[in-house]
Amino acid sequence: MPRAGQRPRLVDVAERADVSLATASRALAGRDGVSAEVADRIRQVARDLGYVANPYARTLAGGASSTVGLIVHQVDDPYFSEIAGGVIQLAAEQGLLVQICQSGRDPDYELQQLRHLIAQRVGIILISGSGYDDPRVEAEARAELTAFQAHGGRVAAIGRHALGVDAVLPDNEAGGNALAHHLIDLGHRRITVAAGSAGLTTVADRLAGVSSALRQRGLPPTDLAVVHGDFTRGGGRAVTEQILNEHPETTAIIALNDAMAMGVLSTLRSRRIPVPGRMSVVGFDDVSVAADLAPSLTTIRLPMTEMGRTALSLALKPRSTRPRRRSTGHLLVVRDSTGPAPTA
Amino acid sequence: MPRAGQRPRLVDVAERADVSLATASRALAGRDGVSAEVADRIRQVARDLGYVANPYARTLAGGASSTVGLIVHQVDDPYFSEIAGGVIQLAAEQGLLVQICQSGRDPDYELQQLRHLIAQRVGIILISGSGYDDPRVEAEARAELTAFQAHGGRVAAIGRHALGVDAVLPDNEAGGNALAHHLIDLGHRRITVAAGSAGLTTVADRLAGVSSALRQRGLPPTDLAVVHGDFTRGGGRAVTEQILNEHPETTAIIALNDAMAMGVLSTLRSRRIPVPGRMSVVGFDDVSVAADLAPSLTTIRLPMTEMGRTALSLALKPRSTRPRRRSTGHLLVVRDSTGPAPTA
DNA sequence: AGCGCTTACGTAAGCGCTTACGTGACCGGC
DNA sequence: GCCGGTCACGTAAGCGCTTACGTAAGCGCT
Repeated sequence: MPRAGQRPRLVDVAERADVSLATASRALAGRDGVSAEVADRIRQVARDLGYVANPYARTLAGGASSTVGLIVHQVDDPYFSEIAGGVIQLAAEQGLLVQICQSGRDPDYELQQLRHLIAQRVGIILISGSGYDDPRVEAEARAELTAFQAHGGRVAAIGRHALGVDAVLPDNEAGGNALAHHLIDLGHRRITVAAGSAGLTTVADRLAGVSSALRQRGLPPTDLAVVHGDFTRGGGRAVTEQILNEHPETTAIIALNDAMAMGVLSTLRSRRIPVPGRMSVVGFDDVSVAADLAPSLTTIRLPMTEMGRTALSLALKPRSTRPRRRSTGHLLVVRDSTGPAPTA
Repeated sequence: MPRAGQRPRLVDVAERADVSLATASRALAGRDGVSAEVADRIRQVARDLGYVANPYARTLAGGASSTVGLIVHQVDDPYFSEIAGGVIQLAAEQGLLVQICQSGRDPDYELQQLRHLIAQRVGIILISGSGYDDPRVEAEARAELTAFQAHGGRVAAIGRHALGVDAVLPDNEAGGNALAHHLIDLGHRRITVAAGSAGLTTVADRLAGVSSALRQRGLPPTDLAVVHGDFTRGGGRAVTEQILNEHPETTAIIALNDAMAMGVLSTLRSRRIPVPGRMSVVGFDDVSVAADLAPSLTTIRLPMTEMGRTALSLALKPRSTRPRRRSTGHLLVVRDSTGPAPTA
């Protein structure tokens, strides 16, 4: 008999269906060893009572935790929030709940968050955060994750490899390559890359793609300059100042993500430097505002929502042996921020 | 003795500190009834062992759940992601974890998410989602929340009242009022409001502020037109088409949130209508990209991160009797999207 | 000295679930 | 007709905590 004003428990269902606790549990879990007839009755009663299993009890008793932990740099960065959107979508479809953490781009803090999630016994962890510049931190994270997996935890990374876990990765190199080719086609010869922090595999890969494009076109490496900042709008602004000072011959800036590109555009606008008349700008990611900027941003489109979904589905499927990788498509989207190189 | 390869349990701590389970639990919970000396020893052992309480066991045994559920429309909408950022920040400081859900602007689905969170026994629920156009859905949500609170659940709403729970609210009416005054000052007389769906208290309040500004200035209500859409960029685009067709005399558009304003700007740009030369545009919220749009957007700044933090802190503090309200500041930020009304 | 009160701790009963194991009914095969 | 093997279900032992209650020691008081 359900206690007044309390949520029904499994015993309540069992009693009303006139079976034992064990049978009720089995029936609702869809395990076999219960006749179809009895199972139906139990499910019916559960529905009537509005029974929902207590996840804390369930997890304690050995069932798998039904929550997935997601670590991102910053939720209000569109790149991460679109990925998070995908994760949350699929999680909702699967009846999972998503615990979200921000690392604020601090590798140490990210490691701490990771430990916290593991300590909290979430079942699945998705990481879409920083590289760990510090090899010590990187190694610790790796060790933590290995142990976690050894105890049945599921992990996947988004947009980064090098952690020894399943990962979904855009083809960063091809994307960088496509951007560079686009600019070279437009006649640009002095290209400067506004890169994120050097520790990110993402940065290294996108950069490699850019460099190889120059090589493929037989251009001297001196045509390319690289300035490091961080992957934020503020970073983009700072880097732009630096570029204008140190590489005044630049006619095109490749920002390695859209956030930086926005910072670049904003600084160029306040300096009254025409885009793309005097300077072309490209980004990477195609966050949804990219099309609404002025000028609208030429960039590489990444299926971010899809990436989030894929990462979760990867973590959901039991992993066989070595880490798997899933790559995603990408697409050069040409908009108004790029144009022919100014004729000298 | 901790089992090999397993996380330490409370018994492990208790044994090593040579006390009983109960004492260890009390000491770590900071409850009294433990001598300072013993408590210190226990805390020391816990630290040495890297002990972290199992949250499932703790919650099951009657401790409060340490997770807060957050319902938003869409995580990749900057308004919501900035609020979420604030919630997550404070939650992290308090050692709480945040479960995030998207309702996708569907009241029925939002109600379902709400039920799901309650069934999952989260301790705290923060709602930053839709109004419930349908009175039935609204009533059900209200009932659900009342019952939840009766069992010790904590709830707060962000940006909406009418649910019978604590709420943090910007002064929407004053904000709408300020926007309208700004435009009237610039000489605009034919103003059209691009409103969100009529069911939102936010929409009603902001709209009321606009109307009252006209009244305060002695302008006829016919100077104001209102077109309803939804609070998205796409909604802003659609509404703009409608405005250009049905209210061609309009010289200024008040979008009731920034997302719509972005849609408005984008449509005006593709129609080659100069902003602010031929049409002034204002938004509401001041999401972080608002400053980077072209033209940069005149809007009302809301402390979204702060709103998220405040909502959580409100839910954290035990509620006395009737629902509390916390209002937040707001600020008219004048940028480049507004200018003098074109002279006829 | 005897009383009651407080303090500091231990004992043990759950919280609501999962699951290893036990048991009786029923089956076919010899 | 007896035996081993399924099948369908029940019994009960936890999972790792919190907490009501019990208890022994120590205190001040009359």
